[in-house]
Amino acid sequence: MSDTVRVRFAPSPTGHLHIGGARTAIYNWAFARHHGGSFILRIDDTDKERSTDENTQAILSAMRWLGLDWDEGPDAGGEFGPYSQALRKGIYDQALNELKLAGNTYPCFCDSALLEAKRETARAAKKYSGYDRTCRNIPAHESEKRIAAEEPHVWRIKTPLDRGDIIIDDVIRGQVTFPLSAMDDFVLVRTDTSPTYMFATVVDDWHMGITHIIRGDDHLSNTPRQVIVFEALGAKAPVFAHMGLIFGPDGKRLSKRHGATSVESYREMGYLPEALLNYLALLGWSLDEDNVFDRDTLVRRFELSRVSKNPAVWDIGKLEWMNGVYLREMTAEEFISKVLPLLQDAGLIAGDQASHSSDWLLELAPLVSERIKRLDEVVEMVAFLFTDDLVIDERSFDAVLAKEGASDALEAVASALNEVEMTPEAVEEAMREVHGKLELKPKLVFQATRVAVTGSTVSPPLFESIVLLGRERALKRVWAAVDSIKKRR
RNA sequence: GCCCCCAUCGUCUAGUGGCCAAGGACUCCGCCCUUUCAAGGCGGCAACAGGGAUUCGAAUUCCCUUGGGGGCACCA
Repeated sequence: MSDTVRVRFAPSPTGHLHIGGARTAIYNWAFARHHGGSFILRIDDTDKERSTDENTQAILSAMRWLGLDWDEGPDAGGEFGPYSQALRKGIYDQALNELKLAGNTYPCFCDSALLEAKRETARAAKKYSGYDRTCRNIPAHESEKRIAAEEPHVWRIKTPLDRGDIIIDDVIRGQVTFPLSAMDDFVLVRTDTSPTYMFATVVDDWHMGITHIIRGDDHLSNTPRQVIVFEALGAKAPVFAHMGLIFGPDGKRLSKRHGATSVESYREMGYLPEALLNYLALLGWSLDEDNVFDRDTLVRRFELSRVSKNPAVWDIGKLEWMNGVYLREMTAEEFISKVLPLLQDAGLIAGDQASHSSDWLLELAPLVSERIKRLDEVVEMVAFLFTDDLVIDERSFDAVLAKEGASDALEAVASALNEVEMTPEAVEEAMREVHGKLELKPKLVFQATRVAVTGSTVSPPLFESIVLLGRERALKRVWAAVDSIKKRR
């Protein structure tokens, strides 16, 4: 391979980073890293109305959060900058001039209303609705005069009429042929002298030396137009690779009405960047052996030839599972560092700081990390450890504490806890003795204690929870439960 | 309407003419483990859209149909 790989991701800052865009970015990034090439980030902000700097910043931070890095970009710089289309006007003007000199473009004076009317007529007649090339036949001296007279005009591509069909060798799709007859002389530069997307991206990809364009299927139909522009500029078109889009469960393009679509919202929901990256990578690409792989493996093994053509349906259930896998793999330290801010936000950890030493938190970590799918579930799961007035869940009360013998069991547990050493093993031993002595079912003893201490039949492991809670608070809760059982009677 | 793409379990996919009475993962359902919930282990349900053609042989090649998607702008 003579050329070094150069790929780009060109998001439009009209919103946050979309899940689909993120996947495109990941594939481009992985491809670049795999081949030791460059990954370029370019901001496609030609839509001045809807583009904002806040969005640009949000996209950059979402990408960083996912662990993607780029070699050239608006913040990183690079020799082919600027990396924001809004700042590249001069380059587009220059490119248009070159096209004029080469005779590959011509001014068109047709106004929008007229074009719209023509389109409708053509469609009604079931004919091709592209531009009919009226202005292509205006002699040069005449159009020069009209331009000099400041008559509004756009610049259109002069599609070579003798070119033959446009064949694209798509890495993912194979050979795709577009009949030249379906190509019209589309607009390159608008009346206000701004470039259209079709023109700006091609000029940029050309100037930036992009070697491979990896993007969504939705651009496949635009590709022949872009090839025409590359050729008109005298440039070699890059290699194209079009992957299937991401759909919602109803088979329609994934959008807001299917639920959260931005990377940011998944971060907020408690998904880990590694999990999201892994899951996204799997949506259209796969490894024979594994579903779970790290960043390095993705880079090492990524190949365009293994990217699938068909669209993929967004499956939040699988993402959840994957997130759980990564959650369980974390060390206690990592886990706590992710979870601490959440506990603080929920107001759980501010008050009683002293008893919540980092050792204490580290012991807590493995107990909960194994039981959750999303980080934000932590709060509910550990809340019982932080409150001073525990509320016992009604259904749990009815299911366990209302049973015959519950109160006796709790009293015996209380006296056992009074003496025992505060380690999970010792607590367990003491409690097993309780059910032996009282001839109660172990399940009743354990569950009654669980409900008394944690407020629910569902909780982290019992003995560890008691130890984390501390003797004093545990006892208080057991007695409180005994009281409330008596009150119910 | 015109042009283009896609089509294997509910979902993500493996499969590139015989190794496939189609493999893995998620989900779902059993069982085991077990003081709860998880996790884990074991097992199960479940697919080549339909029709032609090529071939000794087709999930794999070709054609048609059907279904889905995308594009056809002075949006990106």
